[in-house]
Amino acid sequence: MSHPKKRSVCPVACTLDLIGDRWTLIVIRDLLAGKSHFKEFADSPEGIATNILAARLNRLVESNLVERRLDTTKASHPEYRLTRKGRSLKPVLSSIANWGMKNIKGTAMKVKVD
Amino acid sequence: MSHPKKRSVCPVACTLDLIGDRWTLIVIRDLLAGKSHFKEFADSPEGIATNILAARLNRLVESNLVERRLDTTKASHPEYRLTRKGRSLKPVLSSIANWGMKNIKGTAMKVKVD
DNA sequence: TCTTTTTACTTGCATAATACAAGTAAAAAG
DNA sequence: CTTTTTACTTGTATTATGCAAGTAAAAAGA
Repeated sequence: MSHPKKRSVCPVACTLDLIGDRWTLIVIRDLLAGKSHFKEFADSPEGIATNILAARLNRLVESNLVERRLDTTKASHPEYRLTRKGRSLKPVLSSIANWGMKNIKGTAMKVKVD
Repeated sequence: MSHPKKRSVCPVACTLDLIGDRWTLIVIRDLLAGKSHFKEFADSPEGIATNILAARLNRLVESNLVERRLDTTKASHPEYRLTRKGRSLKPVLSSIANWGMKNIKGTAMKVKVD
């Protein structure tokens, strides 16, 4: 089963059960920005711990928002890519980024997500 | 200081430092839906624990997304209301709700937020 | 070929966040 | 008065996160 614990039938609550934590949307932001390897995510300025990163990537793959590709020319360097479902989170990321830029001083976007 | 720990200057990360957890956006959803009292939030189907709810409301007031009104006719029954800044999170909630309705089966919206 | 570096993790442990149950104080209702 | 309701707080168990270190395999360099 993909989503074992559902707090309610509310779409907000259900979505937060998937992405409502401190790190998942940071990883998705990086994926939208074109990053695809473990180290790239780990090197982001927020400094996610590697055990947390591994756990988040596994969860994202399990929930079908991300696919892990092992069939690269370089073996053992899996590539992580957003699925179509994962890419459809772009409006969520955009609205969050826009809110942050307007409401939190000192914020700046380094990469254009769109 | 209102926001002590900032992981980076990224607007996504900074916004998640404020609202990126399991419960904050659920409370904001309820506020957008017109709820204003502690018990109303506690009675939502997700079943937030009362200590967590109290902590979230305090944080939201501290970060100026919500105001606590004690000057009601009924004393000791504070009313919680979104500030203008808090209401400006509506597009974030909408995009999350829309994503959930399209991508998670079994979800349903009970109240129209708009 | 052998050694070093890089990548992608895992493991162990301390700390922080959350969940659950219960209790409390003040106001309102009966 | 007594009971109920509301808005919390407190204590403790469980879970999540953070931090440092270690590991295995591949790639790069001497």
